[in-house]
Amino acid sequence: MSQPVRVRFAPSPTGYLHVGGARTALFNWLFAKHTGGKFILRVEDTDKARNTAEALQVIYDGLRWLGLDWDEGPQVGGPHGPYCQSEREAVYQRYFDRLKDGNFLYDDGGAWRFRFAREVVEVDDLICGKVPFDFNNLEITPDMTIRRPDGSWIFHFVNVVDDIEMEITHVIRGEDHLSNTPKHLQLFRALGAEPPRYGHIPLILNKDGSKMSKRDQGASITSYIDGGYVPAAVRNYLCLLGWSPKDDREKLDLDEIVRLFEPSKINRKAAQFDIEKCNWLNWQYLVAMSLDEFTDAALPFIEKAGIPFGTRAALVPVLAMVKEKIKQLPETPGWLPYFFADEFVFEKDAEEKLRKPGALETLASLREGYASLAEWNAASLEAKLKELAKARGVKAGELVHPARAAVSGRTVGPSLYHMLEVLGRERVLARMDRAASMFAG
RNA sequence: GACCCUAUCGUCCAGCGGUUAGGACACCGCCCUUUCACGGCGGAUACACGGGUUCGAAUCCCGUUAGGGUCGCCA
Repeated sequence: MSQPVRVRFAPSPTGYLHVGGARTALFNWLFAKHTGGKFILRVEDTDKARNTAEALQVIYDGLRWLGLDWDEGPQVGGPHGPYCQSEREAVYQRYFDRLKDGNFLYDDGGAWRFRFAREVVEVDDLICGKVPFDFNNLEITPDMTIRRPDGSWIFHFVNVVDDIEMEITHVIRGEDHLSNTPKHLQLFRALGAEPPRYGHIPLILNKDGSKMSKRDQGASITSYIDGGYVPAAVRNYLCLLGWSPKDDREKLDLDEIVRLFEPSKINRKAAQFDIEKCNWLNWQYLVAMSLDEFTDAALPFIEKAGIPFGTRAALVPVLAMVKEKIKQLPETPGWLPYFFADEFVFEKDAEEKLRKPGALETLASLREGYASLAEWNAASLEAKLKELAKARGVKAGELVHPARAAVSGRTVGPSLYHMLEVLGRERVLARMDRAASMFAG
């Protein structure tokens, strides 16, 4: 194993990138980075009917979003191209002829089948260990078709040929391929090629243990992109599904993961996918962002919601207040409307706060106190409110609640004093006046 | 059905012959607090079952059960 590591991710363009596939790609990528090897992307698009350019784009977008750049493959080229199987007809024909000349193939109604050696083949797996497969029973393991009557190629054959041609040294793939591996080993031997080392990683299941399919929550990488997840967070979460640094750390820098990653340390049991924990990690990344980074990340959602924030300079101070409340980026615009529009609907709970006996009276006294405040900032606003509360012999909350309701139409929000500071005296007093007349009588 | 993989809190991850079985998410209390969050403190919950091996098993072996995978002219 002195030769440089060459690993590959070989997806079929089906129109979406499954988290399981993404994790497979990630583990391959990590292994390449860890060993200083190469990560190759190969598109297995032999099924012409199903493959479209859009479906392929989803894979490229998903991998790039996760930061999994490929050293060789479509769009970047490389010495072993082309990297789409649909363009490698001549290569397959050459290998096919070799098998045919070696008497490994026979015609079965127009399809070509590969004749298995009838013996025990042992897979020596990086993750699962040595696993023997018995080919002696023809019923259980019938010979394998490698070419259809229409001349198109079957997965097993092109997969092996390309692994040979692309000089792949390690194949890290889903456990669903474990049973295919002895068949592939037979093909390697028939072609006189040294097989790569294999490592089969367990599948990802739903939280309840059922098989994860296309429509299940969190199954598609596109859903994370659209949902405003932090790519590094999703990547981090995926790393933790079946692998760990063997201590209790969970939020890990990519460099650290690259340094520690070992395929042999991957768990052998299937992991169940927990979107809640993924969300928590994502939030950890959100918390760690600078205000500027957070603004960049949240902006698309704010714009999409049509919040008339004006300039970035006006937006940033508001986000500074609200950032700590936000667990998911798409929630962001929900915290903003009343900062940028005087017209807003009062929530039912907020109305109740203002209808409470004495609420308008305390609000009026606060309004008066604020109207004459020398300096308009969070500290002075707080001091004034507390002074008035004390004078009236009530808890601060008695003033805070109606004030918040009057100014924002809500019962929850960021720190009241900071909110009032950002809103400015003029708007605050006007909104208090408006609430006073709205809820009078 | 046959073959293969797997089995620690609800979930993820530690543990690799001797631990009060640890951490995280979620959950439940309490505290903090102007709301909601955050934070702090505390709690409940796990070695699937049955046999071995051993002075001693979550850890090793064998069964059973359960889950998953594969048995295509899909990939």
